Amino acid sequence: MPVAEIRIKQEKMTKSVALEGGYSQEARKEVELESAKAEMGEVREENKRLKRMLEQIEKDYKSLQLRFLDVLQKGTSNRSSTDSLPSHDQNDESPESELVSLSLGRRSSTPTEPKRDGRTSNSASRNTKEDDHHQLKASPTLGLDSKFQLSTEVVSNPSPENSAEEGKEEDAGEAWPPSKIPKTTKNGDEEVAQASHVKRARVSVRARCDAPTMNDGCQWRKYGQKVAKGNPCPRAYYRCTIAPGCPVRKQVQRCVEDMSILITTYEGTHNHPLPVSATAMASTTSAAASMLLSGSSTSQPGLSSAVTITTSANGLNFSSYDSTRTKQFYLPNPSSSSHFFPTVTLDLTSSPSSLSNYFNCFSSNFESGYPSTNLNFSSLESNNVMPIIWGNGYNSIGTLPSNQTQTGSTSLNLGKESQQQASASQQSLTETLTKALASDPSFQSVIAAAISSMVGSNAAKQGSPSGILESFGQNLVQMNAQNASTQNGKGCGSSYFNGLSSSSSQKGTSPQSSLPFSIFNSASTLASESREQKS
DNA sequence: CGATTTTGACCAGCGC
DNA sequence: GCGCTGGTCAAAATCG
Repeated sequence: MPVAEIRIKQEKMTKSVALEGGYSQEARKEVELESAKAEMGEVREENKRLKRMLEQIEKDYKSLQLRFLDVLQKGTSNRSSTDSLPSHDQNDESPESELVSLSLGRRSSTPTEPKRDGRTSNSASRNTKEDDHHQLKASPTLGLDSKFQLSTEVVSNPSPENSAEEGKEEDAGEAWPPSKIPKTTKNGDEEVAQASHVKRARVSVRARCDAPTMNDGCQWRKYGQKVAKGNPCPRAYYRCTIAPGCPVRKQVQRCVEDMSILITTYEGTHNHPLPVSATAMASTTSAAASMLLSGSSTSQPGLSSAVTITTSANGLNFSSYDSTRTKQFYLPNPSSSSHFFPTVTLDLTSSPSSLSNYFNCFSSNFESGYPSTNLNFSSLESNNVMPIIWGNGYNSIGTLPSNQTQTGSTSLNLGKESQQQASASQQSLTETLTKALASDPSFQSVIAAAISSMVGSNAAKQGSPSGILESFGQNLVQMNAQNASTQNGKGCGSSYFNGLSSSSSQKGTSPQSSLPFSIFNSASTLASESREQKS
């Protein structure tokens, strides 16, 4: 074969290869185009589905709201009968739950602290004096107190000791350790003793934090440290020093499974005005506790009713899940003495982007016989947008009828049928949201805005909150983490809450006023953002 | 010098 | 009754 022929053949071959390559590129583009069109179609369908879902949720919500109002009206007339319904919960707490579940950590009715009364040391005299002076005259005005006072006003309170002896309660609040509860019985007040065994909410906040403690705006003084069993990290004990007689205490401990996570457990009620920066945490914890307590009263033992609030870049997500999906986590108070205290966990640790960790960050203390409500404020750490914190949106929690058996979700305390519907729809919503979040984070803001605006608008229409979602909606606020500055240069997690202070200081005139945070602002913002994203 | 932290001792509850 | 554990006290040390 001549060389020229060979070269010609080679040129032809290269040309054909080039042509084939060109064809393949075009074909690839077409395929991509088609796939993109298909994806767009899917997305459109997804959007339609989401719209339909939102409409459905809205309808459900309205119907549930109506139903709740109906139940509420019935409940007010038949409160005694509804309270005595043995439909749920532990037997030993049903009568008193009304009393105690309305206060976060406040000693419901233990008038004194026998230990300190019994002690003749200077500490005893010091404490009693301080308590008498400060706590009797102090009128809880902020944070935890404000809300629970409202709650206690709403709910019938058969025990005069709880309502009338507020000062004593404050005094008793000094003695939050359960180990001292039985001492109360020595005083002969069995009712008090019973009430002291009733569930008393603790609010545990989990947050990634390198500093030794979270800065929540309050002033704390460390009064002890102990190495708890099961966790090599020592547990530190702090008490509030803003007011000398403030009974609020907190325990700080690192998570045994992740040392970067700081578990702060709050218990007690401030009996003094709080700094604005501290009202955020107080409101958050109280709201969480309210949700826990309201939810626990409608939960069956052994079933974890959990509400997850997840925030990320722009979004707020509600979801619920049952205990089968939760994973046991180390709790800061695993001792037997804490069996009487439901704990609500606010989880600020996990990232929604990593769903593998998503459900691992919840705790359940059902071994103690109490449900654990978990609030996930997880946010991407790189995000500047703050998690959402709600204020005192739980004023009406105590008014919720407690005669429902609820197994799946604490988010709506309504009738059985409605609950089932709500649970089903919410479960599907949860799954959809989860999928959407996992697949496309941009959905977060869209869904969150839609839900938030929906909840907020409904809450605006109705004067009275009718459920957790609405309660959330009333007081959710979005904050910017960058506005938050850590106080004292130490402590972390404060950014979560200090940011709120800026918001509150802008709007709030009085620290006592119910925190002026509203979802409406955030929701509208989110909605507008979502609209922009959609466009 | 006052406030705060550290740290060992103490107390009470619980289980065996 | 004893040991274990969680929670608190209070004197000493440290800090600002």
